[in-house]
Amino acid sequence: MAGHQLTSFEQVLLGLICLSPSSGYDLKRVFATTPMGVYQPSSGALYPALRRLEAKGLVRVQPPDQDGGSGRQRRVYEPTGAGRAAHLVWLRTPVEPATVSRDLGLHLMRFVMMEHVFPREEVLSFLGDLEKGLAALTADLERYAAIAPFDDRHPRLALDHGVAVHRASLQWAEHAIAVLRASQ
Amino acid sequence: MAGHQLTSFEQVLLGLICLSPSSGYDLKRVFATTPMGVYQPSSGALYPALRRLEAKGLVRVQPPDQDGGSGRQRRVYEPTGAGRAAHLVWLRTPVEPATVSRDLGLHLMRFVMMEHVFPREEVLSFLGDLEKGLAALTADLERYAAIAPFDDRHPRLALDHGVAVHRASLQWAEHAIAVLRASQ
DNA sequence: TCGCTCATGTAAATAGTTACATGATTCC
DNA sequence: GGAATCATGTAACTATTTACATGAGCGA
Repeated sequence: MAGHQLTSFEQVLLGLICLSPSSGYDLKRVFATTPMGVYQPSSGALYPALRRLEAKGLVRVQPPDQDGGSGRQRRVYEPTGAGRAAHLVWLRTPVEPATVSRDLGLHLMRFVMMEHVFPREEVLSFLGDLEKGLAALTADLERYAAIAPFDDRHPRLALDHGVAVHRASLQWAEHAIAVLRASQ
Repeated sequence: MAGHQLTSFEQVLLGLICLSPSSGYDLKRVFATTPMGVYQPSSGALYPALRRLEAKGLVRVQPPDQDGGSGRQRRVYEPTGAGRAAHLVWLRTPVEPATVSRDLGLHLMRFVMMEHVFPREEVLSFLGDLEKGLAALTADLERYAAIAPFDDRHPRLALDHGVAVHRASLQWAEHAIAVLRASQ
């Protein structure tokens, strides 16, 4: 019934629906209006993805509001039990050090969705893994910068960019850990 | 003959081939071994993409080394005139402020490939546009952070991450401009 | 000869973009 | 009544991932 595993996009949609029941249009607006909206899903990506989640039994359409409803055809999705379970499994997916750079945006989304779901302990453990991954990545880049020949200037500057950005992420992770630890 | 426009991946491959003639395997190793290798193209993506570039007349296979060659079947691609021209057009593509975050990696690659191709003036102009885009983006995020309600802590922290990372990129752009301006 | 790296490819399944289609509601 | 927004979708095309296939050269 669960079929194959979900794509990242499907996982994010499922997560947003777990945060609060939403229609396709609602989700579109989330991507359009929040700073998450680096990615702007097209209708042709969004609606079929919701149908796939529905076909897999992870979300269902809320019964239409027959109580004097205006009859507007909105399909508001809510998670099923299986959907919430799949979402929790996704939230608990270990942070892969090797792909921490590629998946950073996804990890940030998971972090947001963890609030009020996991105890502080577990969130701190997640952030700790993220921090370790970012520290390893930063160290790798710096090691590469030390040994690489670099006859030219632009490649060196591009590498500097990578180091600077990942160091900023790393410092953020340290900061976030400190903030959460200090919370009552 | 040029058909439709190239994908980013195709543009990057073309750019690497313009930097130095390469076989598919060479390009694979570039992605695998340099810190650019956040993205690891599969054979099923790489070889068809090279064939598409060839079919569009942008690259051609170097004549095999018949001079006592070991007969190893390597297809080493080099750019055609049309290929070099298309690459230059891509390098000169304006920086879109609206998508500067999404395309940052691509812009960095363009920056690397500009060396020894454009005069310093033009590179500085490119970096200036990039800096403007990053400054606008950072300002947008900070403005959003100021007005957003934020009942919860994780979304605020995630936004902090975005601000920190983009500010690091912005500072890098300023630094790169200073370095290039100071060069002989 | 066995296994590894080099080297290029194909086929099936999947999913995304672009562009178009459709119809209801709301505001003027 | 007409335009903009709300709201969902489809069809064609394109590209990617995954997994498999193939074969040459080389070192133990």
